[in-house]
Amino acid sequence: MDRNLRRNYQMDYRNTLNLPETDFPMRGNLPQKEPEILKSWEESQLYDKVQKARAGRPKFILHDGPPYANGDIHLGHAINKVLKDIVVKYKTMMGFDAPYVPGWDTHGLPIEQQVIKKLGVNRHAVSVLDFRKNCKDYAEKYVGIQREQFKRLGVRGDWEHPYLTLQKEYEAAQIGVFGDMTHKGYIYKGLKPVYWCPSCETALAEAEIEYADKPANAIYVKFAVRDGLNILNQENSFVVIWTTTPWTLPANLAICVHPELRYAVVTAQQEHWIVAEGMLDSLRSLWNMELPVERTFSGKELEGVICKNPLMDRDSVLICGEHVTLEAGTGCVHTAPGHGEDDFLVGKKYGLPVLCPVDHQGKFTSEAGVYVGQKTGKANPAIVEDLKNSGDLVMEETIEHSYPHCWRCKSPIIFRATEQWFASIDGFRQAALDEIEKVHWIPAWGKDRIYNMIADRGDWCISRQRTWGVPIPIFYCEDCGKVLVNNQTISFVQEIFRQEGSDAWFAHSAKELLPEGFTCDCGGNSFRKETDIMDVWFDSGTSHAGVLKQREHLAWPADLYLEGSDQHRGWFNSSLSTGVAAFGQAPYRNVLTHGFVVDEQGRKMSKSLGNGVDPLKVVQELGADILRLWVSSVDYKNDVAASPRIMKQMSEAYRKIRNTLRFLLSNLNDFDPAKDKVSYQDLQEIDRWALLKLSKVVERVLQGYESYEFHWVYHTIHNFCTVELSAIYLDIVKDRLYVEGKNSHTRRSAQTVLYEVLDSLVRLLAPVLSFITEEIWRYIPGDKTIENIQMAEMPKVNSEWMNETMVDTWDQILALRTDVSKALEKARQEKLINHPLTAQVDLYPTDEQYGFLQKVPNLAEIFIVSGLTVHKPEEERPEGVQQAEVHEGLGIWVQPAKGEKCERCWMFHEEVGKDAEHPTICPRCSGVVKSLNS
RNA sequence: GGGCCUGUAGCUCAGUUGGUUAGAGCGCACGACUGAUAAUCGUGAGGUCGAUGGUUCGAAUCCAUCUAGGCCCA
Repeated sequence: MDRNLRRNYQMDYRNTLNLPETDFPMRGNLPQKEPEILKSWEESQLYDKVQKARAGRPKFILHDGPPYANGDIHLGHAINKVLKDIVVKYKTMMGFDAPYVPGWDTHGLPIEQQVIKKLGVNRHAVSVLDFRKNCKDYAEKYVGIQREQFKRLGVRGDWEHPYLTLQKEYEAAQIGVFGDMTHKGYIYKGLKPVYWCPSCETALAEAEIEYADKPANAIYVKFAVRDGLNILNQENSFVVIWTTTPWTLPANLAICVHPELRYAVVTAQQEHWIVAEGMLDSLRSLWNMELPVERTFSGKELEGVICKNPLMDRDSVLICGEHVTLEAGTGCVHTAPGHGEDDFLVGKKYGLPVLCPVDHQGKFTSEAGVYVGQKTGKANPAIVEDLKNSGDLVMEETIEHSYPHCWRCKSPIIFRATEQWFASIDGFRQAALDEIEKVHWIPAWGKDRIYNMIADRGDWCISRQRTWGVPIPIFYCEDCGKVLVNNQTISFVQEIFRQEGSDAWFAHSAKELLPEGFTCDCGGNSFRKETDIMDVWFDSGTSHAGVLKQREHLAWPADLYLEGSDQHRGWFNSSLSTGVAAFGQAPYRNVLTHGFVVDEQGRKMSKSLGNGVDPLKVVQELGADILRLWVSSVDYKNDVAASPRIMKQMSEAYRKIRNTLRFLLSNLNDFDPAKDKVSYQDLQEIDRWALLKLSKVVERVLQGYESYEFHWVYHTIHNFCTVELSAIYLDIVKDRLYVEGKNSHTRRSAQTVLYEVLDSLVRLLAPVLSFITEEIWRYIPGDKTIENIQMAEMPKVNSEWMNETMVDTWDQILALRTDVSKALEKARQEKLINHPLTAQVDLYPTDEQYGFLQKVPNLAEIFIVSGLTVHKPEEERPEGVQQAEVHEGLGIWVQPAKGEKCERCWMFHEEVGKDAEHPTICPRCSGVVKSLNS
């Protein structure tokens, strides 16, 4: 035949096929497309629409843990918000009313520091209220920035009405919780050592400390044993301590030893000195003494021995502490609970008072006896001199060590116990522990983690000597000094805060903040306000009261808190404490935690390693759906790895999913489910198999969502797209879709499956791939009453499709397909064939295999070959038959297909050329073509 | 140093109560197609299951120690 003529025929026949067609683009172009979709959501007020659609349904409350309003979001924020979004969208699609109110933590030191940096030297020129206004502006600016960044990730929420810890109604609720706790007697005033700058006369936060090398006189001091408890019963026994801050000795109340270390009594200067055995070698050379060992004890045995403070007429008791080390000194640690963190904690355990004979200017008080009025720094030489004179000084040395300094005035700071407000954990510890048992922790070990924490934790210091926060709503009587706080004062302050916010505390006098005519029991009517503010953990820890209890459409307790695992000590802990203390119950039913983002080597992300992944960049370059797919793909209960390579992998998986969905769409452009759907009974066997596989996917994916195992969702769907759909079903069914008549039953059958698959997959994917599914939803044929997929419902497992009896048969058929495909590959390498349709396959089965093969029709269709013949077991196998790999004993013979290639369906057929009207196509195609013309 | 957790192919994950040659997908290599085409299909090569020791007839799976890493404390 003439070449041109052939081409004409070919072109003509191409037009008689039902080739796939769709406007849905193959490439996502997400960085451009996603903002358009976001805009449409915003304009149509999707959040409100969804909430309206679910009004009256059972609620599912995921309560947002507030990120700190400072800086751009990082990948940790992204993973957290996307996980929350997946949960909320899934629950919505399961029919729940699942509101999501995002929040921000807006008080605290980091913001103060940023503002101070900005104000520079003018910091002291502004009033407290001006300063707070600056802080507020700063926080709100970052709330705005982060809000846009979170929205860009596709997170659906009430972004117009977030909760901020600086909001008036929030602060008022917080005051209420504080009032409840006060009322129950959980709030008390105590002493606690803090960093203190004597020259600035202020407390400093950890972040305000700078370390610098500073020379110090380190001294070894003997403490005479007064009561040896029958252990140290010799006269002239001494415990020797070491300290670099002699001025803290007047405040010494104890000597701490490690319970498990060995301590030695050694002979020195006709006396008996006690030091750690492990320090003896270095002390011998340092002191230039022999120090022969008389006896040894464990630290534990020494517990309770009483010594005398060499400077004061006061006891110093031997206690045990795990913090004692042998890095320096004698292993016997001078302990002054008023001047050190460790000292304070260990002292607390032994019930020691928090003695602090130093005032706010760094001068000794009368409690320091003869040293009264001296500045701590200046007192050092005097103290050393006194010890020398009394013979209690073993040795003096000058060392260089790293010492904390004030960031502002650069002078060395001191540790000084000051009055602080505490929440007594003991008051409700058991109740909190009981509540922990009732909460469902995911993963389960979260329970052990928070349980141990609560069981071991000390009281909660809620005082901060700062400006940017919620004031502690307490008054003092100017006359008798009494602390004033009760239901009456709390409600009054609460109401003022509700109107004016916590600025009111600084804007008004004490008198204005108290009810008209308020008087103290002593008759006094002049009052002073507390100046401390609350720890920011108290702010965010009361969000359940400030948000869940305040907003009508929410509920208390929350169904779910979902944060990084660091929040066991943070927000989960503070929320539990305030919840139990104020309301007697945990504010959450379920707590889900995720791990941290690390690089491919499992190392944490850091600037110095340069291994950080910026979510904003990922979104800009690849799209939010890629980031979301990544979040869904990993097992977030562990730490999760992120890298450019991993993101690229997600892009490729995304493409596969997108193309599969696009292919489904493109073959449904003439399909109207209302008219064209074929009933299950009338489907072909392979169609039913596809629906069985789909049901299994639906089942597995729903299980994944339900148990918060989102990586099941990703892996199940991705595998389904690549294997069952792309490589098997879609490949096989193309012939029917393209070649058969548009309205033919067999084509409509395949389309029915395609439609069901598409419909289910789009719904299943919607919580994860929010953008693409929204886009596709608009392309799916059929009348849709639901405008956005996010308001649609999840598919249900169709029991009719769950035809388990097919499983074994089809596993075998597919294994056979693999065998045939391997044989085809070999023939292809031998240049016998190329495309499978150019092949004819002959099978030479065993008896058993023959029985099975006879039952399967359409094997040629399933293998996508032009001809397939199953021979009887007894038939002789021709030369060139290959042995199947999986099916032992099966012979597979691949030959070039007989006949000629049909120009329309590309299958080889011996009848091609016999029809005079259509000499280049096969009988099947000519039948279809003829029916088109008629 | 303490509490909690993790380590299976280059990557992301499966591996049911310990039981035959440890699986999947991606990526990679090679090939096919050009009617899913900046797509699609096929074949193939990749793992001392973090290390060591133990329990057991048998261990990726149980126990101990070590090691690498993560979160929170100290």
